[in-house]
Amino acid sequence: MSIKITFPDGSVKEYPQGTTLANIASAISPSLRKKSVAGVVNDELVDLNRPIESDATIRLVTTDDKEAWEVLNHSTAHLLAHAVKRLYPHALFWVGPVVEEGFYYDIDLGADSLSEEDLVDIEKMMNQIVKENIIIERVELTKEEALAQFKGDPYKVDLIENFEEGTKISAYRQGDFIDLCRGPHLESTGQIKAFKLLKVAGAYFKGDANNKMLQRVYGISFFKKEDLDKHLLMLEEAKKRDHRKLGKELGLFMISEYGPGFPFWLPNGMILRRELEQFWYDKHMQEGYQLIQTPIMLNRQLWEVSGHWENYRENMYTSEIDEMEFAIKPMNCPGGMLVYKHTLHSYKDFPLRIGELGLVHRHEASGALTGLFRVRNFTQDDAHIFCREDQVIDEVTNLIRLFDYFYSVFNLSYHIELSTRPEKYIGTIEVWDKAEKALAEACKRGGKEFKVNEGDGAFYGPKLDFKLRDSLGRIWQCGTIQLDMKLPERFDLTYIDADGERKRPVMLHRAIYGSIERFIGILIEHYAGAFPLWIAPRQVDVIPVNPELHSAYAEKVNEILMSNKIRSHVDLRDEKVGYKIRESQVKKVPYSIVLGDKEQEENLVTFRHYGDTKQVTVPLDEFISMLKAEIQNKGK
RNA sequence: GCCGACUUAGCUCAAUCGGUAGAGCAACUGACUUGUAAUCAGUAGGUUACGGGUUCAAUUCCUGUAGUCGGCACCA
Repeated sequence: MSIKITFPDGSVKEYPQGTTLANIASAISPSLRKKSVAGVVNDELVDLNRPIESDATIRLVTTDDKEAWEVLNHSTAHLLAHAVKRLYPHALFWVGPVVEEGFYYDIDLGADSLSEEDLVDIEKMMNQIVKENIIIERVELTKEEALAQFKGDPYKVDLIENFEEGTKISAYRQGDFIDLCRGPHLESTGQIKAFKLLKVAGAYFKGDANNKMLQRVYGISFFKKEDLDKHLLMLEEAKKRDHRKLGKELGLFMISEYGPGFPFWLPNGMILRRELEQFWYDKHMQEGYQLIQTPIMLNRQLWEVSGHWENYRENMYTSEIDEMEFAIKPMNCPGGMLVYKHTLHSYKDFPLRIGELGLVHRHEASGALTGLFRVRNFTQDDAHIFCREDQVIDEVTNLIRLFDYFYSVFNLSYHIELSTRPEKYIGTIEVWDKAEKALAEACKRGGKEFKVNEGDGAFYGPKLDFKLRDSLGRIWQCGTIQLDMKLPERFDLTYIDADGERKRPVMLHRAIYGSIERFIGILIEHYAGAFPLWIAPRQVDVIPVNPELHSAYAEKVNEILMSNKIRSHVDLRDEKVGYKIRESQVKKVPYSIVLGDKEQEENLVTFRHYGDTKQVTVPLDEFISMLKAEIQNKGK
């Protein structure tokens, strides 16, 4: 019997029934066979040695493919488990999936725990198993057989019990180690060549904090040693961009032991902040926003009305004033509600856009705090928009354009997630569906792709989240657009419609930077501390060649620059030019200018741009207009 | 909050087996008078995160607390 195999290019060839991808690859060429790791048979990713019993469309997966990398990492996860089992015979294993950054395995070691040092021994054992070049074979079991095979292992039994009766359960065996797995896998442990265990951490069983904590070992694997080295080097490079490191080196911010999670802004960081705020104010004025500032602290009763006292209490700081309980605001909206209610509103004023750079405080878990990314007080670039229901799509479309504008100024790439109705929600399903559709429609109109994040909406409404990455690849939410179906009701907000009736407005919460702190953290890493001119804390370093001869001219140039609102500093210290240039470069100042006899005589400056060794001499006036233009167009 | 690691001068890091802390940079002083990534010399700088314990002796071992880092959970 022969079967017809269709290849990706559409060609069809006959092979004996029961052939394997390995055979097919060999028949084409030995080098293809060597590069092949797995294959896709009728859209299913399978092992190379899985027999093909009937006509099929196939594609070979080679080491160049993303899927092959995943297979490799999956097999490396098994290798890790195998090694751990040898070193810790009592170890029990939960799951070991492939993730973006490699793989991990969750392990129960009973009373034992792993430290980074232990990873070295585990790696050694893994290399030993690689050397033994053990064949990896697929085993198919019925549910009963699987239960018998893994009897005594509560974790595997837990997994097996979740399979439907009658399904084929696969496991993979390498020597004396066997693990449940969908596969596919490499053909033998010897094919794993370049891997590294990266970190060990605790992780709750099934991701639930009420459960036992397992030990999670992270690692990554590549087909080539050089790819692994490249990856490790990249991780090292990424650490140099870490905003916590750069924040210290560049004098941007600090966090004291006396206030964990409460950042202090240092003079240089303050300049970043003020530039971002000014930019934000200017743009929002243009966009027809009105600005307010609401109090940091308000009476408990307000938080009861808003529902925060009930739903957000454990994250709120409280205090007492004149025997009354007050809470420090964790969000700006309730204050905004009071402002709305302060006057009567007409549909003619809609959409009513009210913005606030509001400082909020939240009691975040101690273990969650991370530099500027996760803090206990931060400034949200908040705005609340009140409108009629029929204005929502237009307004959200408008917001998406505005968000895109802000991010594009910084060349930041982002992705959007639409978070939909969670299990705990208020309102009716119809209204939710309508609201979710409105947000999706606005994305479509704005020409933006989005990912649906099922069930992750706030209890009061669905939202669009704008997510950015830090230098280590971690994803942080910055911008957000949230439809609120609760607060207008709780605060009994109304407006007078065209028919003279009082009606309930729809409210949107939105923040573009999200938190100024987090956004600056992202910017520091994005630019690796070398900020574009318009936000650079110091824009120009003025360096006289000989302090005795050129100080007067240097000071004059510095003053002229400063009077042109350019952040300039003159370095009159008794040091060589090279020393001062180095320092200027280390501090990532955009322009270093050197002034000597020639410049002094003809009113010139010789500048070099950060990261560039080229020297350019121009008249002072020209230099100033060049800088002003660069500041004006924000480096675009 | 949970698991693990870490905390030494302003910064980056040393200190053998438990024997009482050292370097570079920065700072300060002086000399040098400088043309594009570190001039030379000197001075000062420490309750080794904080508390308790073991010991003749603790940066080192044990322990409690705080903070930081990596994850998890949380958050968004």
